[in-house]
Amino acid sequence: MGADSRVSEATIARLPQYLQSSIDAAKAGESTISSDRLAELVGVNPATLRRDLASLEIAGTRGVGYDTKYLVFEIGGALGLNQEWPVVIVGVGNLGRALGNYSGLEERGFPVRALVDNAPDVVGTTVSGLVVEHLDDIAAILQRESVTVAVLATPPHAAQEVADLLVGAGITSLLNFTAVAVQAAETVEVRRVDLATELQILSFYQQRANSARNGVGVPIERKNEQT
Amino acid sequence: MGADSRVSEATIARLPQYLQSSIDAAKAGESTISSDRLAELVGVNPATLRRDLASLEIAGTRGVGYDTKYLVFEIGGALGLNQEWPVVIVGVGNLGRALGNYSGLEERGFPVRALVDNAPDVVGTTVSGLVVEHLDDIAAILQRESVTVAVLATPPHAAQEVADLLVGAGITSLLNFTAVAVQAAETVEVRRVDLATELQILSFYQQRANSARNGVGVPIERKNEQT
DNA sequence: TTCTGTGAAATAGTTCACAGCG
DNA sequence: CGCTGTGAACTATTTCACAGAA
Repeated sequence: MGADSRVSEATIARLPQYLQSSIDAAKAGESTISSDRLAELVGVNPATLRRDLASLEIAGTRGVGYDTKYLVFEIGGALGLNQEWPVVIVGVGNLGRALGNYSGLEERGFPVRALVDNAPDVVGTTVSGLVVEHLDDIAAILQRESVTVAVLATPPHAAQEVADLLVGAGITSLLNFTAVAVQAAETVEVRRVDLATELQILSFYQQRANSARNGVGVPIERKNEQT
Repeated sequence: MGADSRVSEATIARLPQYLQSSIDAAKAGESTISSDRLAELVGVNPATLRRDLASLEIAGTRGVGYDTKYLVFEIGGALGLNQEWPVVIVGVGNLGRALGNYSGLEERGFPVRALVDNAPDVVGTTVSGLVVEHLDDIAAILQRESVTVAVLATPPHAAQEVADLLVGAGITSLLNFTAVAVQAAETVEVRRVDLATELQILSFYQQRANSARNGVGVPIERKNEQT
């Protein structure tokens, strides 16, 4: 019953997009959607989509497609979205503050229940309705708020140390917003998201496109204006 | 000369991390670093790292390792970081505001040169030192500020429409922070980053780990307390 | 007849293991 | 002697193409 652990990582990474597009389709009144259509919305190959859904044991109807509400229910369930996942934001600098003020988290099932820092001039201040607490109290805070998910937004040099602390205090999922990778025990799930990383990747591609346009390292393409 | 286009996508996605750890090592005074050490810092297999660098034609010294400064120079160059990439933030809601206030962008070579929205009550206000301009003027703004990179932070329902507008106005790289995928011409590089997506993936893994702990769908593990 | 579900082929990416350079 | 660079084996993922269900 339910998703078995043969769901590939690549598949998992696509599920949130399938979910979002299924929600959109359901809201738009489409009761059913074909793999071709949904794949187009998400930007993947239809065969990939069908295989992904099959790996979650989500079945469609031949000749018809997938039931949108069923998709929302099943994908949401696979992602664990039938429960809330309260989070703590650790590091209330520029970035932590921005994340604390971002209402999108709460709206999508990840309410921010506490803000934590260790700088005396920050602890005790109020940010988006929450009083910033001290990192030293983290274990009690996690207990009190039933939080197992942390968003790490410290300065990079403190990231590993704070991550160790969080794991010791009972965090089992860590979303790392710092510029550096952090290590943690196998039992802790860690993902890293970094704005600058994404932009750097974009600039790589942009630069490559520019070189290609100038013909650097690319076979010269002859204009073939006759037939 | 320089990076040829045989650099794989997986490699490209790792470059920013190699860069960051190389910078850290160089700052820490290490003039040279082995693939084993650097790979450990980043959390990849050493062979993967060596292959990645080789694909960029970045050479190490046998018996010694890689020169850290050379790494920083070459990886930075491959990523196009010898130039600044000014960006425009489109959509000054909760998220756009947060991004505008986040100083990490400027620090890492992506200065925010303009904020753009189309809501009358937002246009004309000042956010982190910039006056929010109207989306209708986007083409002129891009020209004026030499911007080719846009950060898309609109409400999801407007994302595709605004993306089309941006591309029409000359944007060639698009970092999509909305919950939905957007389509664009092949000449435009698009990446999507979504906080909730990342958290949903974490909750998938967390849920899977919880089921495993309860023995659902997993072979029962006997405690073997004798030797 | 349309659209799913999936073998089988193709492609991409990772890792081992070791020759050989400095 | 240590560490890079890389063939070769392996694993993961995508995509084609089509049988067959509704």
